[in-house]
Amino acid sequence: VGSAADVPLERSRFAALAPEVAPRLLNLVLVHGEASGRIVEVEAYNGAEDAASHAYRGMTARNRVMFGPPGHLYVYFTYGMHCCANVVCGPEGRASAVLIRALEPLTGLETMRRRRGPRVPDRLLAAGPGRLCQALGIDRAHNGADLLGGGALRLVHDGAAAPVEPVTGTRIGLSARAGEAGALRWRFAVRGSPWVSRPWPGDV
DNA sequence: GGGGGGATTCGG
DNA sequence: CGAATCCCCCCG
Repeated sequence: VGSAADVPLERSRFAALAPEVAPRLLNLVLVHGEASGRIVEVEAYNGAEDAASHAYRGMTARNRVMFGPPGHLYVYFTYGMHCCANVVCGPEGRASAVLIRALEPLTGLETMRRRRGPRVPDRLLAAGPGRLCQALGIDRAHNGADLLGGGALRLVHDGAAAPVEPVTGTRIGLSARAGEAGALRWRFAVRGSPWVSRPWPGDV
């Protein structure tokens, strides 16, 4: 094993469903080439059980990666300009996934600044699901990539444990169509992290 | 083939 | 607060 932030992860770590896996992804490190960041905020999307999930109404051309084996990346394009990245989890066929919502930049900050723009403050380099994809250079070409295969795009462990008591909240950006799923507290973050996508309501 | 809507972001 | 700007997906 090389550098500290280069320890591979077991695929079984992602075998459970998203609401259980999501908080355990906090403090892991997402790497793409020279750029990397620590995961500080995530949301769980639970497939057929979850009206807010892209997979709620079954498999489509867009969401098929979510139905595949865990440990792969589901990338989707939205609002005509942004990509968002999810870690597929759960058993094959269950379409459970965890949206990565914010990273604390760790390495390759110059690269991130070049991609994000010269006037973007560091705090906003990767604070948001679209921003972090832009900062790390993740796009639709990475849909389906295996994060545990030792490639340039990978998820690794650097010794930092997941927080024992993450802060929780309701998921961001859901429309009224999500119904009661909007009340689920399936947003998780590292308590007190200044790198989250938006301030925490009440810091609960 | 048409149209409504989007797990967002930035600027005015 | 609204525009940007595609693409996806369901329906006819």
